[in-house]
Amino acid sequence: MPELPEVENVRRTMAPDLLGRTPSTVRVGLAKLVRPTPQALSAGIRGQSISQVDRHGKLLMLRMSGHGTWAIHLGMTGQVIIADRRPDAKHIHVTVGFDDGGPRLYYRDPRQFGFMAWCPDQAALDAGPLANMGPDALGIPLEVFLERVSGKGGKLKSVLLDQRVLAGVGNIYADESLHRAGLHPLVAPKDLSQAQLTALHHHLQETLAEALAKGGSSISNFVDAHGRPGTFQHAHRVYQRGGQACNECGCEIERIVVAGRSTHFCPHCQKEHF
DNA sequence: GAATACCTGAGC
DNA sequence: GCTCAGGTATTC
Repeated sequence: MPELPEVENVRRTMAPDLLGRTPSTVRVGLAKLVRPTPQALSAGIRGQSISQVDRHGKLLMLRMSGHGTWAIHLGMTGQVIIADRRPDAKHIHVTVGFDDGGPRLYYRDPRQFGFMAWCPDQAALDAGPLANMGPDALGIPLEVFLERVSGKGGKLKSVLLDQRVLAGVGNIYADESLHRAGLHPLVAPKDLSQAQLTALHHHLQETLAEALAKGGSSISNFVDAHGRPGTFQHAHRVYQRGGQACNECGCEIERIVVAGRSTHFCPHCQKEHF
């Protein structure tokens, strides 16, 4: 799943079901997904309650009442499901039960690119899952955005995908916000005016907010913590629409590869500097 | 930067 | 059977 709007939807749907509850059992079926070890996570979270459920970029952070943070990254296909019964599905790698006997947390991840981490303190979080992560993309102030993006060489799309620059944007929302802003994915930020970068900031915020409101994009297997898919995929203007007509101008949407990721854009609407 | 690697599944 | 897929880390 997982770009910022999807992860934020998981956060919002899981938080009410988890706050104040105390993990009592941790079962790990695939040890490599748990850092540093399943034993460390189990010992870390059992016996203290979840006091806060936060998100930074695509990373979920469950703060424990005593100390420490239980971090969850969904990778490409990770799902957190809160349910009374084990979902009837393959690839459930972690199950956490609670001392009240209520709904359990199930972590499912077919491609195994996600992970869980036990971070005993903020330093472990900063040096581990949060290492090198820039400010969260949602609500990033314009000045901060401009400061971090303007003047950079390289390709604009690669910069948007770089979690060190800002955290949370992935392939879908990079393509969608570039189209809305009328900017070509291959242009270098240093060749853009302040007005163009300001427009990009605006459209990125708007795209993230709309996606969030529609429950995220369910392209392959994304569902929230209650198993519900999002609907923003129906509002995609370019993502995975290569060969189809642009809704704005009717031109054929192109698909190219940038930073190893498939990239979709309208050659007419997004031709700044090209 | 680009290529590759980590995995499984869907779609053609 | 092949290609592609929301992510990230590591290589040259």
